Amino acid sequence: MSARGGESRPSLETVAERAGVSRQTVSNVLNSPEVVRPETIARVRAAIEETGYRQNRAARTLRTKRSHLIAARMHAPSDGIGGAVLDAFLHSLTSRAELRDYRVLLYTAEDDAQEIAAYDQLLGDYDLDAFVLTGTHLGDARTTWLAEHGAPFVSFGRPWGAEATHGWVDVDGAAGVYDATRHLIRRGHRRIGFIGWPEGSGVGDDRRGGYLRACAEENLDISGLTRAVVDSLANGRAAGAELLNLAAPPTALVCVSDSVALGVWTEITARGLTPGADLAVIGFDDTPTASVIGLSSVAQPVGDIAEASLDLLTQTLDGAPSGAAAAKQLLLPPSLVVRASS
Amino acid sequence: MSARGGESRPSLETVAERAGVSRQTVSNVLNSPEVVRPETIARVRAAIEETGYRQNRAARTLRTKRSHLIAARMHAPSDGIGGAVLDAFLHSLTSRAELRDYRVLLYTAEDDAQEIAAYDQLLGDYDLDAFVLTGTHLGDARTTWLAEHGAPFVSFGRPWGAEATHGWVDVDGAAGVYDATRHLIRRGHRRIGFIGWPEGSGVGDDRRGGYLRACAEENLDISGLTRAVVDSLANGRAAGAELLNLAAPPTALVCVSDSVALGVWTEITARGLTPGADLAVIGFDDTPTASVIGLSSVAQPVGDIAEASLDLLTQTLDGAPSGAAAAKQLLLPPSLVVRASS
DNA sequence: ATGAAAGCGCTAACAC
DNA sequence: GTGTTAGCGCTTTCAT
Repeated sequence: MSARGGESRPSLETVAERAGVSRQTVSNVLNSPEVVRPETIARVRAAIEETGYRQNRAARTLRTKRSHLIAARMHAPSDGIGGAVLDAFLHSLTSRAELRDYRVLLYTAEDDAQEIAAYDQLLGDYDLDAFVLTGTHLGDARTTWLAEHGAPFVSFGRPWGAEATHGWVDVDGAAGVYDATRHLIRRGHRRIGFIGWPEGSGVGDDRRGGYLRACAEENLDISGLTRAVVDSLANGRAAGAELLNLAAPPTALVCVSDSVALGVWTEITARGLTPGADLAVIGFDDTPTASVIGLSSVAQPVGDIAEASLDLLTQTLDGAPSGAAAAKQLLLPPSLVVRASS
Repeated sequence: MSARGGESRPSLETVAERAGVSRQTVSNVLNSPEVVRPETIARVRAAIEETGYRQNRAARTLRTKRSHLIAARMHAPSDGIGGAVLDAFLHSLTSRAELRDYRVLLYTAEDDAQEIAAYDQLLGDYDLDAFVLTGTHLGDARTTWLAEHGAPFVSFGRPWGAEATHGWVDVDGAAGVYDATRHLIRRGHRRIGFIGWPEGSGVGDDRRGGYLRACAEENLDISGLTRAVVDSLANGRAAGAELLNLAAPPTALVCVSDSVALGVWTEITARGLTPGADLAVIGFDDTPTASVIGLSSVAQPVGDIAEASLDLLTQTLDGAPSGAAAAKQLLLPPSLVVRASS
């Protein structure tokens, strides 16, 4: 009959009465069981079960100043294929946070300034426990703001160029591309090209570094075999066409992203050639599209990134009170997923 | 110096003192300004500004039993391209909810049973205000559960086959495919094929209906020109190949999804043909990939869907106390995005 | 190891 | 129109 649910929800009081203890003992069983006699614990647990008692989050938050809420940004669907990794990361973060009794609250922002405004509101209104940043870049105003305001946070992505004063988790892009290149070398390729992003982006330069190192180790001649384009399928296709048109074209191509690799793929098939057989191609990010069409790609371990981010966060939240205190950094290895294209 | 922020946060009390009114009057200014004298309002507003006062959500929730939180499911990254629409919807939902002073809380689930368990927890622990369901299907246990528990909710998607007892918003897939087909007819095509999903899925049958209607109106002969496949790029490609191999192949193809359309696209380019010039193709969902490669596609108005969902929700939340009372249904028209492929 | 008292910050109900 | 009283459900002292 009542608007919500039917029976009214039991409170701590109800459970306490039923178990024949004080309200406080019930709270202790929930929050510091080690301080209660095992026998009492059992009795209280039974009473909780029988009454169907649920803790009220709002009351708890009001008292403890901890909301058990983590904020993450929902990115606008990007033009390219790129958003897929962030979506996968967000999914992992959500499901793993649930296991630790944390929840993910979403916010949106179109630029850093808006994002900082969102932090301010979230922190002020909702007592948010922590923030997870994505897409860090050089001179990131967000990290500075959060640090100044003493808000705990981690970033998925290194603070490129800046000193690492906060906790972050990132993927070793160089290692991923290095592995991809070595894989091609092992398959007998000697003329291996690379299509990257224009210099200046931390992520892009990092990945290119892995390619250069692998080639240098084997003394491969890569002159004329590298290109740099702004990330997009069209640009990738154009760069791929250029390389294919060379007098001595490469036999294999490592790409900085799946967008670029898919562009190359498009060009190859448009010429009636077969990726893998006629020209090996490897992308980066292991997007759904890559898996569907059989494009080899370097996969970021999103699950591990999410887990590590939460480790850092809870470590800060439950440990040292000051956010900067427990700053730690973590570089995770990606893994090459070999498919028909290589 | 302090762990969090620096100065301690002002409470209602502080503002009240500063404005020379009671605590309650400040609350009234915030929640029912129409009941306070304009002059007082101004004074209180000024005091709020000066003190930098922020409402505490937890206290408010504790008192009002309203969290201003809406739950939405974060979907696992799908194998195909399909997740893109839901991601875009979630983004719209988040940004538009913010404007109404609501926030989106994420949860994950792998099936309906898990999702119901999540509802139970969310409702019990967090006083969630409402739920937004996606991907409704025949005999959906989730809507039943929510209705039984008196939890307000809307679904993006019709309750296929069942009676509409709850609020929902959906896209008129039939109209979208009808438009796409008419567009092709207007361009002079007479042999228009369709690749859909196997019969039995509400969404798929709905879309096919639009194609059939458009063709019937023009008395087009479509015998042998339709296929039904489980959604995937590979299946789409295979079906496309079959149709292209016909003695009298179609000159245009409408596809039930972008996944299928991209499969057809792959087959066309692999044959050295050009989508649009040699065979017109239209997909459904207007995914990022479609926009990048120039595939015409039927776009779902995710922003409008999000807006309408929130309308229905807030109407229920602020209006009738019983969830079922204000049930309303809304069918929104999609729009055809014409690109090079048609 | 357990209980009693106090109060987190806010708003609903009523009195003025 | 504004102030007073009470209490949402919980956890943190502190006493026992």
